[in-house]
Amino acid sequence: MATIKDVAKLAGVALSTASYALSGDSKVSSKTREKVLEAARQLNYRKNGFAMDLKRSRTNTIALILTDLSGPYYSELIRSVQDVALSNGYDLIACSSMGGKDSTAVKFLREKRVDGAIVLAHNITDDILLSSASAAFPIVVMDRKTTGEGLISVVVDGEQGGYDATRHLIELGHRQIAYISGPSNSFDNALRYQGFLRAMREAGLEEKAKWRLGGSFIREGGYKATKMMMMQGELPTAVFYANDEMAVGGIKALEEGGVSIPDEISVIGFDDIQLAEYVHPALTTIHQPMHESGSLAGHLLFQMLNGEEVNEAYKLKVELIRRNSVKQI
Amino acid sequence: MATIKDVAKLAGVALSTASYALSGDSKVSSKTREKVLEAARQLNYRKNGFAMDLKRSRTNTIALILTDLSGPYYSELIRSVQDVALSNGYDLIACSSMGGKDSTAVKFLREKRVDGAIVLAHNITDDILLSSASAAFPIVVMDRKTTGEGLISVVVDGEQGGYDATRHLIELGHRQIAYISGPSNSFDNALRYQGFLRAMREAGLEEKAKWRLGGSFIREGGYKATKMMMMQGELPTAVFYANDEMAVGGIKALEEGGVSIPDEISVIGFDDIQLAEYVHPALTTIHQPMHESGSLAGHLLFQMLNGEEVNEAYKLKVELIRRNSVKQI
DNA sequence: GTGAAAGCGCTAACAT
DNA sequence: ATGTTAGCGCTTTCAC
Repeated sequence: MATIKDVAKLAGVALSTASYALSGDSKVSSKTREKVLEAARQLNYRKNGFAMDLKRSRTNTIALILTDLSGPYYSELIRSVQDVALSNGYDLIACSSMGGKDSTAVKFLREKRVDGAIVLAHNITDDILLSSASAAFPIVVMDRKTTGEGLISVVVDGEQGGYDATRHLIELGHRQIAYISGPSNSFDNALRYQGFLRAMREAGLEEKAKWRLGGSFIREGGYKATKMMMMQGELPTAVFYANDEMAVGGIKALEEGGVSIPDEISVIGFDDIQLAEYVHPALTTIHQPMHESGSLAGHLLFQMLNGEEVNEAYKLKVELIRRNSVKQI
Repeated sequence: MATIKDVAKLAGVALSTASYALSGDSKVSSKTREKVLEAARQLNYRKNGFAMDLKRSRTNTIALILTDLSGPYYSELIRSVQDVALSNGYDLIACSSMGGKDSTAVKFLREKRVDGAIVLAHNITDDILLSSASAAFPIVVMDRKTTGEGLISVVVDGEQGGYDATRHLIELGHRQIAYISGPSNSFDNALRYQGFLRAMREAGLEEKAKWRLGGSFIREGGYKATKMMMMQGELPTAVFYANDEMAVGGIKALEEGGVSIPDEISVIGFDDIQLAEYVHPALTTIHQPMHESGSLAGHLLFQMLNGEEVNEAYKLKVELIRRNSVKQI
């Protein structure tokens, strides 16, 4: 691999001149520049990114950290983060936190391989976040409200969403409502569940233990939990899935069991993923403002990168989206 | 930010000793090691990743290059690449080729910020691929059959897929078949179209110009193309969407226009994305072996990274998936 | 077992 | 306008 040294030698100029020419500095004469560029071309010279980053001690890159690169993607969120990065002239890479402490994500965070990060990965501990973030290395976390030096949070009001979803069912006459839960260590799930409980309590309703089942936030989990619920004999009149992925799995289980939605049972989800609109029946759910939150997170990160002062926590509102999976009783 | 120098000083040892201790080299005495580790802890020392990469001149990271980080995701493919990377002890990052020559993807490729890459992005030119790849920097390209030094391809047999899809329609009695096309510069689209034409020709059928519309491989494009097709008055009995995303858009347009699928019109897609199973009616389509191709691409990349000899081009078979959007005429 | 020193490829301050 | 040079933070050879 040819280095800038080789280019300089071939062009017959000093190392620094070659560097200036290559980066388009105006103080180098156009004749010299041409010579250097030509030499670079001949040698198929490619600058070494690390050497530059090391010297500059910044990368011009931010990272988006996700639990799993293979989705389910909050594609709207990713898109808005991408747009913000692009418009700030920064590069964006995505990396996964699979593997926890040994994951790519943690490596990039700890070894400062980027200038800052947006984190949407519950398996990155607060500990790592707190010890990695600093004024010089800002982090925006989107799935919890942890804050600290260089660490701020942008979250969506999950408690209110859980409340709204449940309230919607109750207003339509439902009294027997199941809650299919996400992982017990999930902050998001906890909030949604709290909202669910608040609405239930307020309506003088009681949660039934047999109707609270775990689905781990994945489609297969929703499917299995629903199957299990159906095996128990008595069915609730409505079920609140703590996210849409599980609701999609649940719909499939219900369909297989010959339980018609929404005639025999109402189903509500949470997230408003793309698929929600396409399943049958179209899923009533709580919309998370993905675009807004991604965009906000991105902007905040750049403000921090620019040394501007920002608040330490932001909370965005959710919205009930009525489709066809919920019916008046 | 504390450097290894600071750690060494605080621990009262030489730079090199600190380095050895930190990387767990066995030749350093456990007493010294403890001293160094303790100093590192006190200073909240984090190694600088670039300095290490620069010195080592390898990153232990591979990149997956996608057109758009925000999907539509070939999530199965990503997952299998991720698995292979993980099992080889490598890190994986994803980056987007949006922005073409100025994209993050090109920067990572040219500046060798990773050890190798898997590319699934038609807007990365052959030129860039060829000039970036080398024995020391292997690339596997998955959306065309370009090959060269350090550059091999893993593709799916799109021509055969186009043929199979069309043949399926013809066998069920269809004679009037529309083709909703992807971007004209897409290699994938070209292959599928060739397969379509081969089946048509073989059956003595003629393609009608008015029934070949562009949809750019996106949902919205499929929707618009279908609307346009419907405005033309006469409808074909079947339509072949060059990918599932467009088919999903098309189904929506058809539904809105009150055209029933598959009774009045049959619809077939290509890709077998996750959504295909969930739209209504469930989409008959051509399955791409995402898992296999991702896994193969990953394994090949690591073989190249290990200096092993590999073939330069691999072609995988597709499979027709019959669901409910196609009907005998 | 530990330390001194070279150097990875680059940028930028400084000198000419 | 061009050249000289000092590092960026790390790994690793070589001497002790």
